[in-house]
Amino acid sequence: MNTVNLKQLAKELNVSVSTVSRALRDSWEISTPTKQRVFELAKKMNFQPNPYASSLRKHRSRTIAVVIPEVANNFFALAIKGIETIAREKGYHVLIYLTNEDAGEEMSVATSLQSGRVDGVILSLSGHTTDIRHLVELQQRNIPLVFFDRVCDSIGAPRVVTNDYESGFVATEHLIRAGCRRIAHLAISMELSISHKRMKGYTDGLRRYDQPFDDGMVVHCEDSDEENYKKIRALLSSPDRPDGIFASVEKLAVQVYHVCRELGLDIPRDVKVIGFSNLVTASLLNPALTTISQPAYDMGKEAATILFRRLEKKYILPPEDSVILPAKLEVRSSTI
Amino acid sequence: MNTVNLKQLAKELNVSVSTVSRALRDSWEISTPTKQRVFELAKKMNFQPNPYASSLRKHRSRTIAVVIPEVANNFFALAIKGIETIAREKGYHVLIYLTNEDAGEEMSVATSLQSGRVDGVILSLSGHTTDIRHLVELQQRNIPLVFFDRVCDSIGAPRVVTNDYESGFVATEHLIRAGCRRIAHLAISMELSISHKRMKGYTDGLRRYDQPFDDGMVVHCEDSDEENYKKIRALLSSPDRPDGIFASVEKLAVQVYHVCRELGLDIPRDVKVIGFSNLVTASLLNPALTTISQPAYDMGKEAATILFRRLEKKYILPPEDSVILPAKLEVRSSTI
DNA sequence: CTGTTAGCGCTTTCAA
DNA sequence: TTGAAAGCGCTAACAG
Repeated sequence: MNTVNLKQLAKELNVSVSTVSRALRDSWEISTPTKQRVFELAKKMNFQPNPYASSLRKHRSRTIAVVIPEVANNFFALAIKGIETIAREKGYHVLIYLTNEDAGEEMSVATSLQSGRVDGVILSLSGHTTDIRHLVELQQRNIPLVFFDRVCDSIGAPRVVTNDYESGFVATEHLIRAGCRRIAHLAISMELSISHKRMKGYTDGLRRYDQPFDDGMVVHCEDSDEENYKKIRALLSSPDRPDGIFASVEKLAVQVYHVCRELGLDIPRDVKVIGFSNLVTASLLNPALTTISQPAYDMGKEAATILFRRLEKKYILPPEDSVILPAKLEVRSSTI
Repeated sequence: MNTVNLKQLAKELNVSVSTVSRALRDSWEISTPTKQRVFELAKKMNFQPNPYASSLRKHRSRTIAVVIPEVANNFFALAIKGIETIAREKGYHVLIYLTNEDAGEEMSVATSLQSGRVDGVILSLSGHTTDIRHLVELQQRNIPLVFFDRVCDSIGAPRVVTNDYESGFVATEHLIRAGCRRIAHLAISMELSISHKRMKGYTDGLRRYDQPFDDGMVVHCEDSDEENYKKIRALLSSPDRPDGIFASVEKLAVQVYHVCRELGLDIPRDVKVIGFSNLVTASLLNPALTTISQPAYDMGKEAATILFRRLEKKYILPPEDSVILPAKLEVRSSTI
């Protein structure tokens, strides 16, 4: 354990502990020569202040928590990268917690975070969160919360999102214009607002172009990749299979790709596909797969920036405000 | 900030602070009825002990640091997931630091970690680390270090690695048996031991099958994706282009795939490819791309397990020991 | 400009 | 079985 502390530096220099403390924080109350001496010795002894003592005293840990459903997913991985970048810039540390799409785990993480371990939290909801009391509690304990992507509209906290409704609309429009007449929508947990919005964009898109809405064309997917695969396979094996597919998240877009391969369906000749995704994954897929790319990295940066502004009390964004970073429609083939 | 503390509980219950503290830790010194009362009130008031006070007092933070070159990379993302899973099980918290393949950033992270902020560190070296004094310092300050994947052999710390040499050999063998006679090797930073080992597997594989070693067939790649792309493109555009490619990391395997697409080369007809990768990414790629899959998730779990054993002083694995989790050769096409 | 002092909230002797 | 008291290392009044 680290054993160099202020007391030792002070003794060595024949000054008081507080003088050393102040000097190291470059306080204006300390004379330049004293500062010099302190800095030198501190460097020589490789002094690293004990962050926990400081946190205890100041009630600030310069640490934030990032709570996400999963990390083996390019979207969230890039978001973390954005968050970490800003955190480093601002001198903050980042704790990471994975909820594995489990509302219970999310709740226990949030509860433990009430301890004051972190100054703020950046969170993307699990697909099964219905009860948000644990998040309200956090806010009540004065721990600022910022949502990104999978946000919660019924709680006063800043949100960083994509233009989900518009993207859903555009995706649907795109398929219709490409000639599709039976467009399927692959949805995830309807507990999530992003699902609702993307779905609304889909139904409104159909209506706008006078396309009939067919219940059978909406597939509600779950957590199990195997189950989802089966559902998508069934959809595409059916005699009246869709000629267009709108996958509302990356994972499902990838599965569509696999199912088509298995069934020998050509994208986009047999079925046109458009899915939420991001550049990294999209670039690995069949380039005929048109995608809606979310700016994951920038969303992470934005969420962190908003949080740190609150923490540094620069100014407080009204909690009702949300920042919308638009997703981009990326067309990779002239046939769709 | 959290304002429920031991003192308040104590006052409310008319017992001393130490009694409450002991009761909450379920000490045998406290009577059952007292414990009962304490537990009840603690739950009712939603008491969360201040972790920093505890850390300060106990010189243990129940926090570890994970230091990796990047996260937007399935290998590292899965490793984090493994680490986080074990950490949660053991009641530890996980701080994440990204070095962005920069030796300087790695050093500054390691230096700041000397503060005692964490009880231990799990690290995968940046591609440019040559000076490891900052890591030695950590060890000297009694902060256990565990390497994974990109390890350092010249420092006494446990290592969790893939069977890099054997995999390199097998990959090369595989290509030769598939009929390749001009096999290229795409290497990353030779500062890394994984690079050496995979390369050695390659050269030994060639030798074993009496294939000539050709300098021009070894491409040393760097950090810049653009530069790497150009190099690979040049390699594959040349009149005496290789008929087989061994990509030593996932990123490069993906690039090969893109270059082939651009140049209209068919995998595996025109050029056979084998690359280090993992299941998630591999499944997105051309299924003709045979891969060497590293068990990223298990490597993360293993690294965490080793670290926690040291922290809990269960027993100390001799620092020279390394755990080898073999990569699997995944053949996805009968033609290679 | 510098020193003294009183904690932050918790754990842990030591004493009862 | 419980309580009193010291102290982890740092910061911030307050006093000089």
